[in-house]
Amino acid sequence: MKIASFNINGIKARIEALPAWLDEAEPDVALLQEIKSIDENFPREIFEDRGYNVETHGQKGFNGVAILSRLPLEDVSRGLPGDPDDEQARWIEATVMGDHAAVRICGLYLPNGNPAPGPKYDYKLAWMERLRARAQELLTTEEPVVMAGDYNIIPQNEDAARPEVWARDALALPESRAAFRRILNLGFTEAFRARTQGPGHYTFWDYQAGAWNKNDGIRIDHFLLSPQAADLLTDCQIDKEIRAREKPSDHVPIWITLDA
DNA sequence: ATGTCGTAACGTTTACGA
Repeated sequence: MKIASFNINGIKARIEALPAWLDEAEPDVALLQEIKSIDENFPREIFEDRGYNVETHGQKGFNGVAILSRLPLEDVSRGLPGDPDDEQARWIEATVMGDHAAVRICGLYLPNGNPAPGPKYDYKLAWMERLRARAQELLTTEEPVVMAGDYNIIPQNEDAARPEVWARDALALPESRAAFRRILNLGFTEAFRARTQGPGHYTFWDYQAGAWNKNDGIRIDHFLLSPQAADLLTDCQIDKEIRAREKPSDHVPIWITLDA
């Protein structure tokens, strides 16, 4: 089972690049972030015509997540539990039946949190505490769980080309990294680091200042796997070359394969 | 280089978020 995550930075703007990538990469499941669209305006037919089931959790203008899946989706749930007043569309989960395992798949768009300190940073840390609580709940099922998306977290200095630039940024502050580790320490495996070590691996390059041409990137899109999912992991790769295409997102896809 | 991009709206330009 191939599962991809891709922050597309606007479905309208990616109306050509996204289907083109999908046709080449052929993921069984694609988790999308920043669709920046209400559910009614999401162009689901483009994906349904390619054999994908489409589940969206959108809002006007900003944020928004979606799941595309060639396999049937069951028990779809929208919104991260823990704050009924939170109106930002950043979380969706569903169960996918593989050939020999059911996988609970969660797509997330974690708050950016800048400027820090401030109310946006407080919201980020509170959201991460809710994520930790949900992750702990999911572990009790003792079934394969995948939580993937744009975490807006640079886990370590080796995950940035210029870590000094990010030292006081919400993506890299010690409190942000500690909140991310707190989730990992529940027993989750970060799929990319389970298979590839060392610096120079990024999933985001800013549009500004020629960041892509200078390879001035950061690694902020992650797959976290429960122990039962980690047992099934067979590959994890970043589709870096996508960033060099016409009208790219500022993020590139990352994907895993599971023997599920 | 205050350097870019995407979205919304009292829209043809500005504000905001990233």
